[in-house]
Amino acid sequence: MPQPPTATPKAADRILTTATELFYREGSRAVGVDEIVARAGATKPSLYRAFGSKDQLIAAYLETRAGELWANFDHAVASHPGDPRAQILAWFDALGDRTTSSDRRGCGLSNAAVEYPDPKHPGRIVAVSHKEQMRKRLRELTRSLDARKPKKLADSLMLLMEGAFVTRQLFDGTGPAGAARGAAEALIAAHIRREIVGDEG
Amino acid sequence: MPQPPTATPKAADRILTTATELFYREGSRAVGVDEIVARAGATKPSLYRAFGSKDQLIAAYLETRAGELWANFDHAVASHPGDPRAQILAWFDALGDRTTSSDRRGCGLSNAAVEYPDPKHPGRIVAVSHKEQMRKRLRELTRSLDARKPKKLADSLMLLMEGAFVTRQLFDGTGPAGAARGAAEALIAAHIRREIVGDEG
DNA sequence: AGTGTGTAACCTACCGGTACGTTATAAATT
DNA sequence: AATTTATAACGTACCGGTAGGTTACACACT
Repeated sequence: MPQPPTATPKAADRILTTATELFYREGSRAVGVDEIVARAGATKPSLYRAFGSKDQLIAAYLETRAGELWANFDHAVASHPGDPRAQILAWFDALGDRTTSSDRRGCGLSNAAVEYPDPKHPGRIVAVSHKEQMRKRLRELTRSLDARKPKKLADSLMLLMEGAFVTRQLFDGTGPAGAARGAAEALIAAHIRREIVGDEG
Repeated sequence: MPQPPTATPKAADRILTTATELFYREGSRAVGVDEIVARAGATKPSLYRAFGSKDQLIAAYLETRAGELWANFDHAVASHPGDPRAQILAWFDALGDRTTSSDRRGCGLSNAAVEYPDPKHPGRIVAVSHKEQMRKRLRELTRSLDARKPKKLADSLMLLMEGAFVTRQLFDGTGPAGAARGAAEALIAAHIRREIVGDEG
């Protein structure tokens, strides 16, 4: 959306930026709206005029995080055109890079799904839809890899990915997340060698 | 269980039972102490006399869930003595069985770690310690498997496990969690074949 | 003029936590 | 045997604080 020329850092933007950081670091359930507006240098009416409710603010926060996620994903894919194996591994490398920075708390989308079991919660809806998208895109990659069982491989990769996200919050730095890339490589190799067990779903 | 003659289901027990169910289903942050005692047919003073604080009640809840977890794990191990590969796969089978029942919301311990980033939180401390234990026990299994890189394999299996836990909450039933067992099998095969890439940590 | 924003007060509901009184039981005392 | 006392378990009623959310109004800017 092209904005009209006058562009001051608006209150709504400041609120969303602040909320995005706080929600991610502490969990959206742990952060109150008062704290958000205080740190954003804004006020509650501004928050409710712009976002309607805390739940919708959470949804907006998750959309911005999803945007960053897809930016990284697309970058990994774009950096190895025509080479799906390298694309997948580049994606796992990108995930691994984040492991090092200790202030990371896994995936905001997954965390939100844990925090809000209710299927009707706006935040959960955003989180789930993007995770479904991720599953689809991984399948595209494994299909163009000519994997014998692309769906199964894609799902396996997704497990590694989500597992890395969670273990990053359980173990600090030297946790199992470091094994994700190597495991992805091994699974890809196994699926290309055509020696996999189990059914294709 | 032979109880001492006078055996009334005590308030503390009812509270813990109720809390365990509610905390798991809705997340411990979403459930208030009032709701717990109301559903348990008890009162708040009973809760605070027995557990001291809500946070400690959460810790107690997580201990009971950890107990169930280890019971399942030990059962999987005990059912295939001397066969670490079968033990691991039996464990993944046990995890898969839970996938079917739709009221499951992954691992209560992992969920708690997501809900409480603060390292000092009693619940988080319980969760993290049991996850470290799990990592150790998986390493024992992969070592007795004679895997070339037992630590890396154990970590990879842990990623699959945690990934299955999380995706179970994101996708209903037909999600990626179903791929966990097959992926574990493939990774084990790869690590026994001695063709793995990457360093041993 | 009109849009966006801040001020300041307010609301209801619920949060975790507690002071205090009650009941039941059984040992101790008379 | 009757009464007292100690103790454990429990409930009633309430605390201060804060949660998300709302209102009415004043001040800016273009």
